Amino acid sequence: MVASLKQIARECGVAISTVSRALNGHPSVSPATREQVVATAARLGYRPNTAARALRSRSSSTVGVVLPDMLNNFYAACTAVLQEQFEQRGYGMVLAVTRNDPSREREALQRLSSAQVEGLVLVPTSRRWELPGAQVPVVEMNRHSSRSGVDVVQSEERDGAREVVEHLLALGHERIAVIVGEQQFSTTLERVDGARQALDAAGLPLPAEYLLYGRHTRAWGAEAFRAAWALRPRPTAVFAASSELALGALHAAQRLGVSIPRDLSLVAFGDPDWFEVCQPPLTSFEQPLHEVGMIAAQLLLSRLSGEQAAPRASRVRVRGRLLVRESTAAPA
Amino acid sequence: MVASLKQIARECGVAISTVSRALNGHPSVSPATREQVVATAARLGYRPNTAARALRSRSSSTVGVVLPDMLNNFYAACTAVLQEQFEQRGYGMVLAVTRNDPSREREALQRLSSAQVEGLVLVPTSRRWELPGAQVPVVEMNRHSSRSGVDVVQSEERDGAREVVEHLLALGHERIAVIVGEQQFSTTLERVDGARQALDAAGLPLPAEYLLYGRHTRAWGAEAFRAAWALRPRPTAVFAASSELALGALHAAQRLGVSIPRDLSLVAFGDPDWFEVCQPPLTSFEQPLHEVGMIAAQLLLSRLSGEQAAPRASRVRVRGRLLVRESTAAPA
DNA sequence: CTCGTTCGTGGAATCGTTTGCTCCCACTGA
DNA sequence: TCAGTGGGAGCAAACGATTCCACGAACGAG
Repeated sequence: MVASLKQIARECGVAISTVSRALNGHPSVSPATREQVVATAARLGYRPNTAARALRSRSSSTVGVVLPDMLNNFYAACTAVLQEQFEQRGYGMVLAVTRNDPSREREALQRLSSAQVEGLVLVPTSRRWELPGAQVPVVEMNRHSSRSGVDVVQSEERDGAREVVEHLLALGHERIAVIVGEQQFSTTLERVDGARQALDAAGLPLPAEYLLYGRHTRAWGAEAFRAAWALRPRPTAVFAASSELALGALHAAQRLGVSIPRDLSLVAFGDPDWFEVCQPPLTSFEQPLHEVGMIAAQLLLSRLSGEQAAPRASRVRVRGRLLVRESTAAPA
Repeated sequence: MVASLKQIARECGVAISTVSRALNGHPSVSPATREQVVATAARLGYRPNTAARALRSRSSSTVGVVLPDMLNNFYAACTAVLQEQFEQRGYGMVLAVTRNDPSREREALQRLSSAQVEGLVLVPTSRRWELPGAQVPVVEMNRHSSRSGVDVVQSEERDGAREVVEHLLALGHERIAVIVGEQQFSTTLERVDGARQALDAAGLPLPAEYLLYGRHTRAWGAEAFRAAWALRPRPTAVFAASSELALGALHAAQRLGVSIPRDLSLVAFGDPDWFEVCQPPLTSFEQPLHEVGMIAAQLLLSRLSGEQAAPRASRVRVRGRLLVRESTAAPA
């Protein structure tokens, strides 16, 4: 049995309301009473019942985080930052996983709405999601939907992709295959767009068969790499638009006996720890995941505390940086 | 404003209790009333208030998961499995991160107790943790404490480590350095113990200077590798007791220009995706993380549903397997 | 001495749901 | 016609915490 205010009150011979005030540091409680109450609470191992508190005060001190996948390095890292920030400010965090499935996303949003979350960090899967129930602040992270009135934080996808392709162009590559995930995600769109901008500026085309849409998985990375390798004329470089895709591509390359960067250059978007130690160390575009998580948390927290006078939704883009390692070189 | 039972009741001209019963599928509601109530609820976008429900029914439908670190591959993977299993059975999951810090662990357990979790999956950091408040079932995952009466699920640490070292012995290694994390964790103990068993059986010693205790981080992996490399006589093989440690070790090896496995063999405990594509592909002991997560979830769920007639705590150990790749070879 | 103020405290309503109990009414069988 | 039965619905009491209001005592000022 977990202790309640009532039991402390009985034990101390005071009213429940007095106990509540004593424990919450309300000023109008005599020092003697407060001390006694606090001591008794400690002795009984009192822990406030969050359900009751949430019900009465109409505030759950909880925020929701909705993302596609916990295993993905990018999301795991962001989530860790979010968790820490929210905890520090006294908010609990409840997690929901969508697996990029709109119906799962809908269910998740309903669950969170039931849980009375006071705010939400969302990596949207549908372009038009709906949060049933009360209006709470939402921050879209990494991807954005067509929803208006929500804050958006993401890395500079377009510029990043452009920078990656410019790097390849500077090395002398002219036939560059691009492996990307789901076509409908804003990140995919923007990365492809950035790549195209760079190619356009160099007067080069991006033929449809060099643009390999699929899913954001290791398996697709491998399959697409094999497809790219089979293309004629063969591309001299491959741009894998996420670390998952790069992992698959690298694996396929090793299986096929493709020597990187001699036979073909490979560059990735995203930069998990292990890129530095793989074979060969991968040139990649490091996304500012720590910053993205941090800013998402700060944005949501400032909306929650109501400080944010700004009624306008903000859209923050954070720059990443290109890390040139050994998987890119001039074409043979 | 989010709709409540009261509003639906008003709208339909029935009592709150009737609405509640209609929506919960209670039999004694006429089909006509039920239909009307359900329709109104849908129209108003009704979502039950979980706080109120938890308060009244004294059951939160929530379980807690306490782990050291979300970024660690092993825990992330287990958590993903847990999340899926719990969600499937209608339980919410609240996450707490301890960073292997006992005081953080204490706070986390208090938070979860406040949140009225009905059960707990815990990767213990202290040998004697305490869950304040009500008695709820707890499953210890991966590590175990000295707590009695809790279920424990873990991989066969000892046998795994023994198998790893036996592999090295079979290749002809006699001087094997072991890089491990925090000395007080049961996993560390058991892995070291397994390694020692294998060495004992071969009549070989494990000198103290070959046993490098530290922390479970990439940084320590690197530092310990450098220390191992500097030992005289030099070890011919290094066993890194986690993937984090292996990452650091590998990185240090590459920096030092140590060629693996020519100059030295490296083998790791744990098997993240990328071990297969790194330089060189790492021989490792694959922990059954999927099974561990699954069994932890099942164990807790069966305790929660009360089916488990067994009052005795169970202790499940799951075997992993050695994956021989290219980072181990006979000593020069 | 009395009136107004302040301080500490208790009482009670409230949040949204669930659930035991009661009540009404229609229907059945004698 | 009437007692018995049972389905359908309402009333009200919880759950634990917060908070507004009121009340009594103490006290200083006029």
